[in-house]
Amino acid sequence: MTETSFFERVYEVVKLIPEGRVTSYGAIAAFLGAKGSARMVGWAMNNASKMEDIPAHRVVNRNGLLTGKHHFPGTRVMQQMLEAEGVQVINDKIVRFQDYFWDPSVELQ
DNA sequence: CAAATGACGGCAG
DNA sequence: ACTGCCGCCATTT
Repeated sequence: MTETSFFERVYEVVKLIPEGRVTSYGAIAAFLGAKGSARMVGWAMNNASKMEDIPAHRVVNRNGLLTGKHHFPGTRVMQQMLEAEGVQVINDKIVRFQDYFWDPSVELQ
């Protein structure tokens, strides 16, 4: 299993997401250089789902919607985790998403 | 090599 | 504002 690829790169970025912050698949993809491969980021997260060190709950789509919550053990786990970090979530959507948005290409530079 | 999949993104209606 | 379709890139079958 040579998963040593783009996924590993995604893990690094996701693990660097500060607590109480969120980012989008496209932002991560763009930071990795694969701008447009947002789907790949999601795929990476699918693999990362079995990783404990990957706060996938901090990664949402560009709408700030918890699209990936369906992949969690419980559909409410993701929301509870975010709320526990100070991110308010209503109707599976992050409140003030853009305010919590953490852009790796900007924060990490 | 070709087709299908995927936790997306952008644009058109 | 909401819904639907196409496009992108990488991985899998």
